[in-house]
Amino acid sequence: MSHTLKLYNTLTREKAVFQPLDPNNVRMYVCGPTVYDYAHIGNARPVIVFDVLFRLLRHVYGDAHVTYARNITDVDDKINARALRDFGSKIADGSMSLNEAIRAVTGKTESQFQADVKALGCLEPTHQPRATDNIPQMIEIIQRLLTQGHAYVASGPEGHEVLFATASMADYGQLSKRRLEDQQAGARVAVEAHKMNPGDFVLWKQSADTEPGWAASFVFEGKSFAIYGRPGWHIECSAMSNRYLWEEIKDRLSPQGKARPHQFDIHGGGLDLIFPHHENEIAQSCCAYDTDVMATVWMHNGFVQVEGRKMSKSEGNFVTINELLETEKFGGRKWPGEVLRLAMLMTHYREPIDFSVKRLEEAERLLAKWPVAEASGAEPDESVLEALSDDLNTVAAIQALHALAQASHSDPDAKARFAASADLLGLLPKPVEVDEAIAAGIDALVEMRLELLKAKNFAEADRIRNELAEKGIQLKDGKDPVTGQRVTTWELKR
RNA sequence: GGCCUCGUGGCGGAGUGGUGACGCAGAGGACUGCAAAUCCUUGCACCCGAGUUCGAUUCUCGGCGAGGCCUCCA
Repeated sequence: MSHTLKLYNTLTREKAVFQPLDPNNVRMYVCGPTVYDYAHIGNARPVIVFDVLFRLLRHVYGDAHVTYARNITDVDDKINARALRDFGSKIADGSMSLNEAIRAVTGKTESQFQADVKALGCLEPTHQPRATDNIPQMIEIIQRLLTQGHAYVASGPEGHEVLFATASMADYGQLSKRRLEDQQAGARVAVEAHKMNPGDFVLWKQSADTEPGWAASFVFEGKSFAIYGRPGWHIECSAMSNRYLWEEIKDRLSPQGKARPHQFDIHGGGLDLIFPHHENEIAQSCCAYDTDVMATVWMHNGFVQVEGRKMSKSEGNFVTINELLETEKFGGRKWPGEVLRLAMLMTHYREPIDFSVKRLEEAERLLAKWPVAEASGAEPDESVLEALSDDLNTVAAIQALHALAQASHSDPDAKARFAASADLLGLLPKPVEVDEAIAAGIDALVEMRLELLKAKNFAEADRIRNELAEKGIQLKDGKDPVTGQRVTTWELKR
């Protein structure tokens, strides 16, 4: 590989050279959506950012040597609430079971998510595991934690719970740099009597009849506990990252990779997940498997604001990906996926980003200046690779890309490198599909106009140009560099 | 209260201890019958104060401002 990839690591708060545990099996896990409602523009950021990283890793290490897992959280109390809200009457009259209602919510939301993300130009991760398909794996980790004295069974207000014992982990808080004592000083953690420590969190929780649940039995202090219940918020990521990035891949790993069991390279997500979500994942995984680290590098993207304010439902500025793509809610018009993607990458991933109409307009203007080209086997340009290799500096990469786009007006070689580079970023402008017959018709009109111009019949020539413009077809006159003849091309206005 | 970001020109936005990226928009020009596209040129900046330094936008401290986490949240 020609470039040294540097990544900022939240764990060390430093930028460092990325060294995969096994360069033939680079492994990345990113926290995906909870499928209870449309994904919003904030959800889109990590998806796009880590898609760029996925593409870069594939370029550097080879497509077959990168495994990317992004989970689908389909068990969550918000999902239950949504199922009851949308299908409560059907559940009440017996025409639908709770589980069916839940599946209706998660299935629909998940396919919407997949469609949205595809429109944003994101590749499919290698694995997109669902939490509900990994319940046995979660139960297994929880039992490990119980056996090793890192968890306990307690009786809470809603029945039995298995809780993680934060005090049992010497360096709990390493990612967020929080100390348990400080948390207690804040007194904002609800004191719950059944917890040994206020920071202890749920691994497994007993379910009522109106809640989804799975049969599980745990052994704690020599006694057996059968708890029909559901997993806590964090455990799925520990279970699924271990399954897809260690268990199912370990036989293929190099000796160096095998020497670091249960570990993987990169774990990503939004800034707000650092605490408690990622901190608790680390606690679960490291304690269950007796490792120092869960993932080598932890990466977190910054927040998205909308028109300068925090996005929230109460502010009324909550925008979903789908609304941007399909409705006129934001700025009075629809926005193509490429524009949203470029707008997102115009800011470095760790910086806060202010999503605004103005920003989208600028992204669209930029995109309109880029040539339509095929990625035809050329290598991405050094300037773009170099920028991305510096902690995913997409801003510099886009500017390098823009320079290539400008160079491509006169340099076919630059155009090929532009195409390969744009493809690497997932930003290759797609040729607009035009019906052949229509295209031939336009070509004929263009010819006719050129004849009229030769005859200096400008009024008639301009009439053709205006008519085409009204249909969204923009004519562009140029000069053949050799003959000096007028050459006219056309394109659909984007 | 604890922890953590950030503050650059009209806008977006990197970066750097020493004549001030870059893009968009603006202005001027070339080309054109006129436009568009393309090309060339160009103005405008580093929150405030103190300190370190020969020199700070860049380092340190303080202040002000914006935001995040600690509670479901990307």
